[in-house]
Amino acid sequence: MLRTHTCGELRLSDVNRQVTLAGWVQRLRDKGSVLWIDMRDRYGITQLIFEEGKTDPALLNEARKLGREFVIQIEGAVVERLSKNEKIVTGEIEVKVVKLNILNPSKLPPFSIEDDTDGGDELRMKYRYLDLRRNPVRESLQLRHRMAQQTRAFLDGQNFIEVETPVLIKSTPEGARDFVVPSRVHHGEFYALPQSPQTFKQLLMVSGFDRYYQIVKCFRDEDLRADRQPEFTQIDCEMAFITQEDILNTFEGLIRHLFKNVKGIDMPVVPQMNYDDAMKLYGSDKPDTRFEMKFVEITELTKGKNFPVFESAELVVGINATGCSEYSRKQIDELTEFVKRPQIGAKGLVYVQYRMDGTIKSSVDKFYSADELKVWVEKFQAKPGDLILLMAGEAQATRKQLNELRLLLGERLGLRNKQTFSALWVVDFPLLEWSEETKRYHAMHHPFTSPKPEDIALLDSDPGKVRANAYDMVINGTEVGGGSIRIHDRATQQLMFNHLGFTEEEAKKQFGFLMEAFEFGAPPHGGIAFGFDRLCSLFGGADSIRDFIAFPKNNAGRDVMIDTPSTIADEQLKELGLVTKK
RNA sequence: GGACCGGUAGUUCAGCUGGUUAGAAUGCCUGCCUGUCACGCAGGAGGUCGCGGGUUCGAGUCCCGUCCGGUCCGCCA
Repeated sequence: MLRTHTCGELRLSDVNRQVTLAGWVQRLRDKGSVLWIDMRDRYGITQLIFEEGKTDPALLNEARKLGREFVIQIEGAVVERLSKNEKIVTGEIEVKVVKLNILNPSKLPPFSIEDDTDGGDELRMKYRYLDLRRNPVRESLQLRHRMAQQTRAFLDGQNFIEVETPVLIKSTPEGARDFVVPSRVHHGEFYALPQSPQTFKQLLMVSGFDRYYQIVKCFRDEDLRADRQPEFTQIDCEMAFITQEDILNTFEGLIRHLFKNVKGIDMPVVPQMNYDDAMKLYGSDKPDTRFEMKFVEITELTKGKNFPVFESAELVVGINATGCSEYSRKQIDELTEFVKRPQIGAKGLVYVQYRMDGTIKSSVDKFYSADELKVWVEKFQAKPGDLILLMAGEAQATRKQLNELRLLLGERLGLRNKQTFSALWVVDFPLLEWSEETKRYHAMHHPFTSPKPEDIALLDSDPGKVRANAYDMVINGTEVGGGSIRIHDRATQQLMFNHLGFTEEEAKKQFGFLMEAFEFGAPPHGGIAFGFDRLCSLFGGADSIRDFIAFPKNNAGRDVMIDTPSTIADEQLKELGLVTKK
């Protein structure tokens, strides 16, 4: 071993001990007669001391030549410090060095390796191996490690078995775009990387594995976001012989276990809300329930008063920004600008100020009397000091827009604390979703999701109204997991494919193996998958998942460190049959 | 596919309505300093203002294009 102790280990009780340490030079403080060096490793920082008159002059001279991030090994004695540093755990001692060995010198790093680095994102990503030396990033990965360990401990305790499923699989047309891998042996044929192990875990249920999980990489060739990477990790789970309530209970258990054992938080029982209510009350299928500010609809109250915007609106809906009645004209204009941005696309914003003195002022005073406005305000259960913000238009779009405003106000009012956690099950999702682009229904979750039996009759008459046995877990407005009770019989699965516009032949070609498996005694089953990166970033209180991934891609799907994607040699292209000529 | 923001010293940034020699902080180098710990003090080096074109007497600054980075919309069963 190149060391007897780590840099985070030595205490006052170790004084007089002869030690050998190894690590990186964090910083030199040369006081002339005394030279201190902070030596760092993953476990902490230990201060080294070299003194004029006490340290061998040649050694002192050598120590003075060290630079930041040099890798060194030292031998010396642990001594008590004359002036102690309470800020670090090793702050009561230092090591009086008698031998210094430079294991490897270092170029000057392009940014400072400190908690609060001066490096920008691009530079940090290019030199990610240096970035990972920094405490915050290292701690994020350590958090991820604990999350994975606790997940395995919990699921193992519940009799789940971790099974690996293949990474080279078959491309399918539904859903996200696949990453595709050309076959060298079979020119013109391709593997696809899995968007999820969905069909494999269902087949494992047919095999009788009963309770499966896997912490697994998934791949989607879609555009990225701060919380979306082309390769990401899921906690993928499936159970047989269960009801939806069993699944919700089991995985609520997992989430509560993680909060308890990773964060020390006792998470209360997770409430359930159906999709329709979530949309009506929050305008979102992933509401942030850390704060109220629920939607109130006042469409009927606004009719017949010749205010054209409300008169023509399918829905007039608003929120009560409590305590905001004294917002200035400028502040309200700013909110209006926010909802009018092209990304949100609202036409405007109506405000009703219920002032501290009990008077009511609004942007629609011309159309509605004080008494009428009073009725609105009461419907919102507003008190003097509150501000009602109203939006109007086509129902679905308006709810979506108001959701954005609600989240912004929640942020502004400090109601979205990152260390507060509020979880919610959203249940009873629609089975199908109409796509204007393709002019057909698509599976909202995926085509293996079972419809609610009582809604199957609607499949022909009103497909959009069919509810699915599908559920999402939402924490603080982030969808952290989702799943469903699956179809487990061939006839229903075929029916689904029919409704999704597959011909019988196509369905057989794409998913024939699954439908055939359903004919060999497939048990009723269902499951869920959690976005592991998101869950980690949520636990870590970060907006981006990138620091919870050791080597992430940038927002264009590029790894700027290894510089990929990149071209490959003509020779390789030829071998893969990707060059038709030349 | 689209919208917005950014690219100036090793790094993070400032640089107004175009106008002499492009600044600050930090890092780096040199010297000084007997208890530092974001040590301190003095001095010094360090720039093709992303790239290409245009407007102008004159462009870091204005215009067009392009590349790179970031955020979002679409997309993400």
